[in-house]
Parts: sequence; C-alpha cells; structure tokens
Amino acid sequence: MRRGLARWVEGRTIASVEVLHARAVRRHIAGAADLAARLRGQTFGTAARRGKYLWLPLREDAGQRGLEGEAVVLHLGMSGQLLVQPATRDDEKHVRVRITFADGGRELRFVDQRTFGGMALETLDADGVPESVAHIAFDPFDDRFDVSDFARRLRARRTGLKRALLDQTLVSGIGNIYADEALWGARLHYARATEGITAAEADRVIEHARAVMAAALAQGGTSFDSLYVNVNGESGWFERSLEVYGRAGEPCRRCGSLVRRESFMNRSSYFCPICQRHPRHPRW
DNA sequence: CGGAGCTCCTGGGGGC
DNA sequence: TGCCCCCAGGAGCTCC
Repeated sequence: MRRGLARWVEGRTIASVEVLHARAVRRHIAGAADLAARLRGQTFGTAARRGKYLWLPLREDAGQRGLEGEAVVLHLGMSGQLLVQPATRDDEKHVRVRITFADGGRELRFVDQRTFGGMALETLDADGVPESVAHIAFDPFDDRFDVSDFARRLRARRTGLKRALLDQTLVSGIGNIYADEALWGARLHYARATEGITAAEADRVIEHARAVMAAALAQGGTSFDSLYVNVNGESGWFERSLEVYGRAGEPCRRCGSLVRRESFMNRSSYFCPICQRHPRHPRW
C-alpha cells in the first residue's frame, strides 16, 4: 500500500477532501471540516510506514508553503482499502473519505466497510513519526528492529506468546493470520508462556513472521496497481499459501495431523496439535 | 504499571 | 424467504 501511494499520490497537490463518514476521521479531534480545510492546497510527500500504520507527510510545494512537520496518518483496521480511481468511476459502497487533486487526475478514496480504520492529520516528532505511531514498535522489515531486544522484552512479559506477537508495542505488523502462520513455522504453541521463550525461539518466530509477510507481500503487494478494479485482500495468496489459518480439520502439510481451531482473545487460533505441542504451563 | 476483556461497526454465510 | 447467530486480517479504552 505504501508503494502504491508513493507511485500514485506522492508529489500531488490536494484540491479537496470530502469526508462522507465522520467516524472515519474520529482520530482527527478537530473534526472533519478542520481536516478538509487544512489539507486543501497541501502536497503529499513520500509515504512512510511502520507496522500497519501508514502516513503521508505534507511537503513544501513550488507555489505554496506546506504544513511542515505534519502528516496524514492512515490505518486500514480490518476492512479498510485505499483506492486510486478515476473521478468518473462510481463510488464503492463504503467510501468514507475522498481526496481529489489539483492536477485533475485520479482521486484517492478511503473505503472501509466496518470503519475500524481511519485517517487523521497529525504532527510529526523529531524523528518524523506521527504522535499516534510513536508507541508502535519497529516491524521485522525495519533495519532498526532488534531481535535480541525483542526477545528480552518478550521474556519480561507475563502473558502468552501469541498475545505478545499481536501486541504492536513489542513488534509491529503481525496480525492474527501472520501470528498463526509464524507460530506454525516456528513449531511453537500460541499459549507458550513468554517468560519461558528462549532467545533462539524468539529469533525463530520472528524469522518465520518475516518470511510469511514477505511471501504475502510478493503475492498481494501488486494489488495497488490493479486499483482500477476493486481490490480486496483475498487475492490468490489466501488459498495457495496459508499453512494453518482457516484450515481447521485439514491435514498439517508437515505432519498430516489435523489442524485445530481454538477460540482465544475473541478470535480464532489455528495450529497443528503435533507440530505445536501444548505447553506444560500455558498462558493465554 | 502491566495484563485482559470489552467494544466500536457492517455484512456474509449457515442453520432452522 | 426471513430471522438469528456466528464469524471476520484491529486496537484503543477501561477496568483490575
């Protein structure tokens, strides 16, 4: 998504911002009208990302002074999409925010069925990070991600391994699917107590998380280029590549035993009961 | 403070 | 067909 924004909206100047659903901009405390007024005439800089958070800094334009040190922060939540569409194209059912550009080209649409995601205009700190992203850990693709630091902080926790993997302040970018896939790859049960995770195990689960996310990116990362058609996250990659997620009752591709689904944290966890042995002292 | 449960939404799909 | 229930790739908030 970040690459798509870099290609399609970087350097373009905003003509108008239309908020069609106030909830989509609820994190912008000053409100929808303020967001629209302050963005008009601003130019997008280079898209940046940390974990699942994405932001577009505003930059100086040739003709006009920019809102230096501010950025449009985006989070897609569970059902958000960013689409670049010709203005003549019919609206998707759940368009929440529309941004048009002074060049008259394609518009940017924030589409979100469940409105768990949203966007806001925020100030950047000295490191160029938006305030709402400052508490988010580096993701495993970031050069600054330090796996030994992750292992140390993981072991200081008193909780279950999967819960920790989903905690974006420990490591970011890992969601429910990637957590299950990484745990399967590392042969670790989701209820392993964090304090008992060895450095080698922490390293293993991060390496598998990185691998599965890289594979997903390779297959789904081009979706932004086909924005002319409605993009959904469920392109090919789902059916072909998942080892355990959504495969309850199907054989584990490593050992053949049946993948199990358990309810946990009000969501589903999928795992192989043989490859991922149940811990003696589980933590949930 | 760290940890855990609740909650915000809309819609698809299955069972009856 | 209609209704009800469960499920869905997230994370901030509030309680303990």
